[in-house]
Amino acid sequence: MSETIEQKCLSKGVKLTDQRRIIAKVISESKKAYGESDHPDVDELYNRVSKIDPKISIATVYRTVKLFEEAGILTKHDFKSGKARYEINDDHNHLIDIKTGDIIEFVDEDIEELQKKIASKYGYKLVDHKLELYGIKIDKKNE
Amino acid sequence: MSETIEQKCLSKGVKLTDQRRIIAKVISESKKAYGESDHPDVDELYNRVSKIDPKISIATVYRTVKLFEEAGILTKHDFKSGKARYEINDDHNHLIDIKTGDIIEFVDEDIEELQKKIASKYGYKLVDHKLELYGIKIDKKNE
DNA sequence: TTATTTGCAAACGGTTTGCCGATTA
DNA sequence: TAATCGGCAAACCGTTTGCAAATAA
Repeated sequence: MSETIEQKCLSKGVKLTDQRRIIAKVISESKKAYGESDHPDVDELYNRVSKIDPKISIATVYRTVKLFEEAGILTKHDFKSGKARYEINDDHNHLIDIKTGDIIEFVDEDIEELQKKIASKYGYKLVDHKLELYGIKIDKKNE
Repeated sequence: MSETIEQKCLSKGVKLTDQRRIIAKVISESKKAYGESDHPDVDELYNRVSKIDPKISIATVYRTVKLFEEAGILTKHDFKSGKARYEINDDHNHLIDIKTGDIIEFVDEDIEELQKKIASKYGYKLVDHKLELYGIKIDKKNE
């Protein structure tokens, strides 16, 4: 994560406001502060933002994440929950524990390669992809 | 597609009604009648069902596809449209044309293998997976 | 100053549900 | 017959939007 969200906004011409800075900060810190697999949905984002500035409305949070997504700064995920989750644009995939909801991030070069190959086989240039694995923990002794 | 949806209902103890039979029929035929890449959303399903029996309500369509999904007969997809699509449970992936919305189905053994390997690498047994590729057609001469 | 953004509350759209009469096994 | 289902309309819930006041550049 070389560049902050704020820096990306500047370079992409996205105007910064106090609200947007706070939302950007919360998203950036959601990894460090809550661990690797923290994927807050919009509502949870709003809760965290509210603790910093309770006057920010949820409409602003929605507008901001959408804006950041359109600017290519964030990526939207849906998983199997009905609620949207946003995270910093970074090419990784997700392994989701169907029992606990835990989310593990992973990258795999071989899969990336295969995906490109498949797309081109059908005459397409790959521009985006989504890979979600759902699994249950293999128990070692107890669980 | 060896077994019909009706047969699957019987073997899974799902009670059959006229409405469910019609909905099952429409889903089964959505491939043959409309071509390989026909993935009707619930609303479109309802439209087609209505032509056979206009008295069937959309609530019944929703209840039925959900029931079939829970019985493991259908699989739900969301793609990037906000509307749910259901299709017969069959392990394939999707390549979506981001310009036209065309959907191409594909299966790839190598990818399946890799996915299992990755899951087990993290201590998980793979129980489900979702792979969506989004691409644009490579133009050959014109388009 | 001028365009853009925000907060509020109302609207939206896909999906679910409570009620009760109708239908299935 | 006993249990389940289906139709209707209202509720639900995540998300979007119109408006007027506030703010960024």
